Amino acid sequence: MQEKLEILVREALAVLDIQADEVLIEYPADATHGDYATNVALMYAKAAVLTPRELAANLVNEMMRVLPEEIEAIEVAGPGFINFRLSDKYFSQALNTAIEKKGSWGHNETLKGKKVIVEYTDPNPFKEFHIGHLMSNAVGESIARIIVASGADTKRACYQGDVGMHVAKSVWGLMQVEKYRELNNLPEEPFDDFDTVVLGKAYARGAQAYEADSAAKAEIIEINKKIYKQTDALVNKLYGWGRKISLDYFETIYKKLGTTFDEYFFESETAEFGKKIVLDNPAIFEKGEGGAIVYKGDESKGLHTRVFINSEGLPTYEAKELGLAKIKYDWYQYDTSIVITGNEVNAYFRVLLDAMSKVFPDLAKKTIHISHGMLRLPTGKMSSRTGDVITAESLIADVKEKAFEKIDSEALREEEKNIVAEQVAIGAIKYSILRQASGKDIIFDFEQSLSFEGDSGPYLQYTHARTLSLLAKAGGKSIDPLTAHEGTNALHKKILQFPDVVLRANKEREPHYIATYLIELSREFNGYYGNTIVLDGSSDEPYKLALVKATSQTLKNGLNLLAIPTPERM
RNA sequence: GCUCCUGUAGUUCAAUGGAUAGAACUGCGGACUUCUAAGCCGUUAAUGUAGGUUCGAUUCCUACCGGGAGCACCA
Repeated sequence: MQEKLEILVREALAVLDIQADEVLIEYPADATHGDYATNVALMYAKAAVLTPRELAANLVNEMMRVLPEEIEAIEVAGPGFINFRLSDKYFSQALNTAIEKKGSWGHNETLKGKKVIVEYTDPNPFKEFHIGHLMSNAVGESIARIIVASGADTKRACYQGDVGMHVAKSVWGLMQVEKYRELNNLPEEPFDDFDTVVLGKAYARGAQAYEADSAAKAEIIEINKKIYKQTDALVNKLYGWGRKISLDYFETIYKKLGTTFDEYFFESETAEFGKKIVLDNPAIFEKGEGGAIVYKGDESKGLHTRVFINSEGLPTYEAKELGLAKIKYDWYQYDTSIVITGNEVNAYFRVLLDAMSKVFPDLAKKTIHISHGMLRLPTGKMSSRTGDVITAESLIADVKEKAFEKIDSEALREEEKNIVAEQVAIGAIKYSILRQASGKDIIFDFEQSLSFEGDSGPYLQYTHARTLSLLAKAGGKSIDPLTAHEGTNALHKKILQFPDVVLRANKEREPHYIATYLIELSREFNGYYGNTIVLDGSSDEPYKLALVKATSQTLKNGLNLLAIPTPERM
């Protein structure tokens, strides 16, 4: 509807011979100001040499000539806003459409025919999957789903650092662990909990030794080279074991989070290739101190100099990332490549994109970097089995336990409870991440951020479950938005805003618009629910059920876009 | 020191340059013994400071103050 109104307004402006680049159609904050409003008369009054109200009146006159039947009234208000009021008939039919579209309600085709690759999560094998990765995953998965809902062919990618100093530290650590002997006779089993703990400890041990013990440091540097060259049998064996344990473990987390990657990229593949790209472009990359090869960023543009190949001759993350861009493109000829990372890497990514614009100008243009904020912990007492890092797994487990206690023991069977508790936990965690604009840090307070009430994921899940319960109770009763009813209420109108919200979330690549909208919708629904008896056998019962049905579908589709599970009962 | 991000109720977050800055948590006060109380209704409370641009600024610009991140071989 927004688009249709925009066209109408643009045509009226054109008739009056007014140049207008931007035409904004918005929802007025106040319902008495109509269903849609535009401020064009205020924006272009000066150009038209009229007062805003005069211009608005002229525009209204123009639009009245060609008024679509959905629009019931147009009026000039306040300083010169033009308010549109839509007919009840339009609202009824739109609600009907919403229900008919089912799972595709709210989707659009703005990216139809486009190929988009989204890279996110990016945990490092041999290290913890911590809450930072959880954040990247939540944001990335939601953005990917919004892009899919906008019609693009989408690939999900995960890029993992399976080589580098952190890996060398882990391998060194493994050599010290008692497990070492058994590793000469490695089991075929993928992994068990014990193995992941061993791996976590190995890294911590290696990292500490690297700082404190110069002999160990030298050994670790040697191991790092051996990992790249794959020349040492023991290193290869420990490396292979640890890598597999990690990757299998990550899969169990992706499953909980609702992510299925289409492809995995590894630093072990991008390293040599990236290095070659740098060496092949001596005009772009120059020699720096100590034999390193660097890219000199233009400081007047706020860019700094970064090392691409270090003095040991090994490629750094920057060079690898350059290789990755090309490898990704060879795998999937994308129109857009989105990379999601934490915001601490923003400055470096700007330099990287600048370098890429010289090496692969076409790829650089297609690459978009989106950063999310950091998850900050209050000096809290969250349980973590592994030390000061909070793992995703332990956080989910803690929240799940809390959710478990809230479940009504009689409503669900035992095995169902376990599933629902986990869904609620995932919902609470994801919502706390997606409710705010990405890029900003989140103060992660276990008690407050992970509330199950009010502005929370479980509130949305609860409302959805409630609609299903009501619909189940209605049995086979008629559901019909076109049944005669009194006016068009706020809930009805709120439901119909959903497609516009998805459009905006896609345009700005901001899932939080959807989160905010779903809360508004739920509040509207729960308010309605509190004041209305739906199943009263009255003549407008089919209409009321249609409102419930449409709310239910909108919540489900919206939660899907956030990758938050929708339990049927809770 | 330089660069970037950021500052909104007591707290955690919203708000496309627009009309009366919106929620939630907390506090206080209610309703309901009919569809899920993780719910509903009411109530107190906010744009860091000083300028500027604009018909109009939480939003854009400048300065200052506070918070965070980054600044050569980690990612």
